[in-house]
Amino acid sequence: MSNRRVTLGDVARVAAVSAATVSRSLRGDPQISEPTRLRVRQVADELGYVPNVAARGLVLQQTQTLGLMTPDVTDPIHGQVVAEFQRYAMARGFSVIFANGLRDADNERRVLRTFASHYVDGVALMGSVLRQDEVLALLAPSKATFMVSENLRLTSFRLELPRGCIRADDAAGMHAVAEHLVGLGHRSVAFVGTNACATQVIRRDALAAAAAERGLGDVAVHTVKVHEAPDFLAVARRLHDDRPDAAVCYDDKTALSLIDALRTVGMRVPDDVSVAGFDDTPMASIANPRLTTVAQPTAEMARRTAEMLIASISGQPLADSQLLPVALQVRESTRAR
Amino acid sequence: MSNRRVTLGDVARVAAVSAATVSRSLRGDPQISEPTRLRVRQVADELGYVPNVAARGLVLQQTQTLGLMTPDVTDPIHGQVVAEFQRYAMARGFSVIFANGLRDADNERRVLRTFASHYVDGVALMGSVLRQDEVLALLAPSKATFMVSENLRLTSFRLELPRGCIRADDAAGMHAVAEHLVGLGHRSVAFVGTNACATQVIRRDALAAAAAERGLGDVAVHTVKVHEAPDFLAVARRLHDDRPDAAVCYDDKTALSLIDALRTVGMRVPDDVSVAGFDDTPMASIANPRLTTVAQPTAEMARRTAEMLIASISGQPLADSQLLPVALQVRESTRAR
DNA sequence: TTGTATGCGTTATCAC
DNA sequence: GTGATAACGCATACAA
Repeated sequence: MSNRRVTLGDVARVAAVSAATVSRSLRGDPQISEPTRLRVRQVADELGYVPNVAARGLVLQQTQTLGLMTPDVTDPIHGQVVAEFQRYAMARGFSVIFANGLRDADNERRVLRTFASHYVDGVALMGSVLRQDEVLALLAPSKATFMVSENLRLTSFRLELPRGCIRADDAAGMHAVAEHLVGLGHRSVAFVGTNACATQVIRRDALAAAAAERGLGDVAVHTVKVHEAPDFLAVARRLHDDRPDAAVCYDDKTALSLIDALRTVGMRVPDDVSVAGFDDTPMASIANPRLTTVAQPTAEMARRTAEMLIASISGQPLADSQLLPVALQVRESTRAR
Repeated sequence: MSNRRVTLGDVARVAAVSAATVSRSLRGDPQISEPTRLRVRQVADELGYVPNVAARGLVLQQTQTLGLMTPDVTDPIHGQVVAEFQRYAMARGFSVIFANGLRDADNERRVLRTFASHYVDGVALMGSVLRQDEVLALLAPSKATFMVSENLRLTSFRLELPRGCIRADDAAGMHAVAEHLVGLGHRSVAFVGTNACATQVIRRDALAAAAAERGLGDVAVHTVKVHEAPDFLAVARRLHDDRPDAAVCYDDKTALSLIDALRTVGMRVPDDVSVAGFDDTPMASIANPRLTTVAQPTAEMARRTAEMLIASISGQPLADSQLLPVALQVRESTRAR
């Protein structure tokens, strides 16, 4: 067994044709006669020839590779994003270089620099703590199309041109939650969030607005610095004192953690307090109590992001920004007062 | 703003030196005089030069890129693997091309072919449904080192040489569970699993062996085909009839789903039946009831995998296979009979 | 200390 | 139909 890579040239030599012919044959160029095409394919298979996409990318000036940065794949919601994005990309012939952003500016910069140095055709940022112009500067050299989700300034760029963007209708979701709670006879509501990402702010403000609109009064905001037990216990204790009718959480993970903390503090959900989440993670429907939450079309968003990104790379005009619909899932964690 | 990529040559022209000098300056070659080095760096920065790793890989014959395939990132346990693997890889200067295997042979083949065509320096397979020799054949052309986790034949290869491998001590975990249940006075135990992956088989058999050893009698095996509610309800009903003292599940996800199904069937955990999981997912400790499970050093495994892979790529001798210790976490879902 | 020439694996242009 | 040949962007052996 040879210890060197088998290249186009090797196939050419064995098949007794030129490298150009091999290249054409393998890519199904119609100008190649059937016999040679067959023979070349045969030889290529026998030799175990695998085209080197890097070399190809070099001449074609496109890598058929996408960069994907997510805050943290550990989170199921981001896992779904990565899964669907990758699936769609692969179906379209694109590989994806993945990296966690970790909501750390320096780390995110490193990631973007990596994407740039790979000269990926496009990059999708599902959340970033970087300022838009910095992202732009970091990615500009690679001429990559890119899309941003979650950021406050929701835009997509290609060679510095603003474009469309995909987002879930967080505001509508929070309004639905508020309406649901009012229908349940709730009078006071608290918001519990974790980190201070853009989505966090959007949801919190949307809830506050919706609450005000429906006469729920001010929304007490409780923040847990890191997603850890002690923090949630502290919040649970405060809720124990404040006794709001409901605690609306930034996401399901937060809600589930809070419910656990409430349990150790002796508050029962939904008996003593209603709790609502956001995202409709798989866990939401099998938690105890099953969680009332807002279903987000996560996979759909990831798919559309990849779709728009690839379309844009192909030079097609980018569709307008899209605000995908969400749906309130009423389950056991909220109950009438 | 120019519309072309800025290359080594561009920097060279502007800095009035040769491309070779630029190359050397940027990589800190000691043979370059300080003045030129500085000037070159300066120009490179001004021009926004970003080295093209693909081109570099072409000449260096190594891409500084790793391929990572996981069954499904959507699963938190795999999400942790991806996160830690990527983190470690990036810290070592490696990019990672990620793809889901989805436990689908055709899909996994496509993934491996993709890795091969990128001529990644190494690939890590955290679970695969492919036969070892097929993986080998698919990857051979790229000469990539690779490691497999989870498979029954647990080995790592480089140019067809068997090497070390990282795994958690699943058997020890199941033995600990069995012992715990016996200590609780349990007499009968069932196993609930989902798909038929290798780990599944390992854990099931280990439980059966441990049970036999400790006089727990035969282990009834219940299988849910897909991870969906109806399947779990069916299993829950059977458990309702069989009334085993405990149901030991393949993993936490399965355990949590089962507990939910048991609840709708009217069986209480741990009052009517004990339930144990495996993995110690974040959800395990905040579920209601909190789940007794086996903690696996997931991140540690991912890190070591990346570590060994990279070491092996660097030509270093590979460490022996490692069986990482697990730890039983006793919580609320198991109770004495 | 720096420049020149060559090659990495592939595709595209232009001959034949 | 097929074959040379010149890029693509970079790094190194060898000169200077």
